[in-house]
Amino acid sequence: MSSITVQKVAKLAGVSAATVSRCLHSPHLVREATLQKVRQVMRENNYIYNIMAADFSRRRSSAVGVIIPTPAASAFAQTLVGIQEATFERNAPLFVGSTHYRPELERGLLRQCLEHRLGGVLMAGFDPSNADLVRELQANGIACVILWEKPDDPLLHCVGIDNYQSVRNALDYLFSIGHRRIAAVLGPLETSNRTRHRLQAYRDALESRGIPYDPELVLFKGPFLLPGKEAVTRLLSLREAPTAIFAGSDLTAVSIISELKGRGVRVPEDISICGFDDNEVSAYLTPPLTSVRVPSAKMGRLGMSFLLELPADFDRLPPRRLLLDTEFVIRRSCAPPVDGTGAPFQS
Amino acid sequence: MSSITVQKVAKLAGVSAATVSRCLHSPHLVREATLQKVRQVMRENNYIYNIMAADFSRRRSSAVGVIIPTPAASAFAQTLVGIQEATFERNAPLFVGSTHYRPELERGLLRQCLEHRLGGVLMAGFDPSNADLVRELQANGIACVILWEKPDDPLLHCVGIDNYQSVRNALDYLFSIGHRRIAAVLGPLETSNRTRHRLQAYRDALESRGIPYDPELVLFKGPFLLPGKEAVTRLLSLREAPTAIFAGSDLTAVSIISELKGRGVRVPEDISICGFDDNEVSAYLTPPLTSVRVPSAKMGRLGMSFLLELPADFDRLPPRRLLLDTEFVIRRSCAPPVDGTGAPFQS
DNA sequence: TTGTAAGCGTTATCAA
DNA sequence: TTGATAACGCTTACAA
Repeated sequence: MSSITVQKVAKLAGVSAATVSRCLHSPHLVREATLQKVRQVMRENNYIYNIMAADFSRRRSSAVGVIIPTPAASAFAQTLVGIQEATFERNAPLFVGSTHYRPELERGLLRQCLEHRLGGVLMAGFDPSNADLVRELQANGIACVILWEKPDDPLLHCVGIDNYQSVRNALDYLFSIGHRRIAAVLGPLETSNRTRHRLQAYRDALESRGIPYDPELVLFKGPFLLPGKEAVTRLLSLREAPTAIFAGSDLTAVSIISELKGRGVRVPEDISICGFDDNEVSAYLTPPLTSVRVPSAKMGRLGMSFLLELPADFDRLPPRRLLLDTEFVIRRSCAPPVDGTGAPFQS
Repeated sequence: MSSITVQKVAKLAGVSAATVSRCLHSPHLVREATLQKVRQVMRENNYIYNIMAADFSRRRSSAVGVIIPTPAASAFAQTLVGIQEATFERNAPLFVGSTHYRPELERGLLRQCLEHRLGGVLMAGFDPSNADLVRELQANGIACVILWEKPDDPLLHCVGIDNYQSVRNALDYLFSIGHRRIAAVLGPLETSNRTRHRLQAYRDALESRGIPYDPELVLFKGPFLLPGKEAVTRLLSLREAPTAIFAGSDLTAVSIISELKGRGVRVPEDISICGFDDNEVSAYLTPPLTSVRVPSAKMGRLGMSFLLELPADFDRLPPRRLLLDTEFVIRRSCAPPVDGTGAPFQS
């Protein structure tokens, strides 16, 4: 299978390897006749460019890495779509890895990016315990752009959303229509800055209204299960059930609503639900879901643009840090509580 | 930034480069003391393995490629999850590209896989016009496994589903509860074998019942829009509206239902809807959606296993071709038509 | 506009 | 159990 190489093409075309390389990358530097000749030889011999060799020679991969929690969450899938859009013209190959919210997997992925000498890495969040590796990537000339949040480290590039403010907005709304006892079903706490910021927003929102924080009202789910059943069971068995539930994702909200309905609890008449992400089907649910719309694709698109525009000495420039707006979308899954005092019913 | 190489580690540890390489890949061939020494030097100097160089030297990339229409479709996202599961232990880096149902993009992606000398490629379907390139990949030692369908070419490996039979099942069900005038809203026809097979199933199902094929009842959508509005407009303006609609995906079904509801048409009382894919939220919709459950993740998992197990001379072996079962899931979006004769109402 | 030649950092073969 | 050495196929100064 000994494939045809630049050397062989050169020989067959009666030119040097350098010229063949130029035909590939800077054809304008080559005399037209030479160009034609070389291209013809390539065609006739079915020459296949060897990216591995080229990348190796340049000491830097032409590929870019993307690290997301999981493609199964449609919000991250959208980010992936945005990334692909940005990468479209100069179609850089894309390495995609998923952490499944496990810091050690994320670490392995980062390590791979390093060993591959990738052109850059996009991360939809990252575990603080891996900050050292991220720094090492940057130190080795591999730029990282953090998506979906604004990392504490001010030296990191990012295109994020304000998770804190987004949740404050949602809670302000729930407060404004009369709720006082609000539960939250959030993502994994330990491995996600996003969840930490969201939790803080929840606590501050309560505090700003003089409502004491009740840990029984806050549930953290693992990454993969639709936790409706368990969440609802726990929340309804409380001495005083919540009148509203803030869910960390629309999928979570859906499973909570389903479980609630199964128990004869009406949404939003008995309990209000608010989601997060604004999944594409959320407007079509019954009731249509009130949610926080996140510019998932846009984050990906902009993050990749950042990466592609970054100069070689990006390390010496101030990092680009962008925070995109979210939009609170009011639909019909939230309503005032039956009375101002608490649970509409006893379970 | 001149990084530390195997050569330098060798020098520092007082051994040869070959020995250092052995420490990396076959430590059992190295004397314990040597091993320790080398590892220590690596640690102390923060050695970073250079995958590019290694792959280049081996003349084959350690990475694997995945080509899907789009990660935005949750069914393909699930396939991606399955692939990552299979790839977990030997965590081969994953190149992910999306065709967005455009043959020329698919072609570009395939070309990239070739130029990268990837270890193998998984494709969630492929456009027949690119069959030549797929063959060229195989000829160059890059195995391809087709997912989501059984390609006509009997030499291609695959882990698919029987799109034809799946649709026959769905239509048989609709017939069995009394429908005779059934519309179909399918994916892009030209670029997808899947859609072709599904259309054939639709036509054969009608024919087997002696029902003439009415092209007005069959709509093909572009890849990206939720086509509910247009589809419903066209179907309801027919002289005789359908009593049931088969949708090529649950997302399509959702948008059709939404549009129908907006016009005061009840589902399933006035019109029945059947989806395809069994999206994770479909059971939670109102009404819960009857759909064809597809083993999306399993296809990915098995396909990747195939790829990883394939011997170097896979070309000389008979291809592995597997067809996975789909499951018809009956929920509540389909009901008998109001009468046996046709439209329940005039629009 | 073209050619020469020196890398790039690993792996693999063969011999010791 | 280890070492020498020759690839691997491209890019890139630099020179012509």
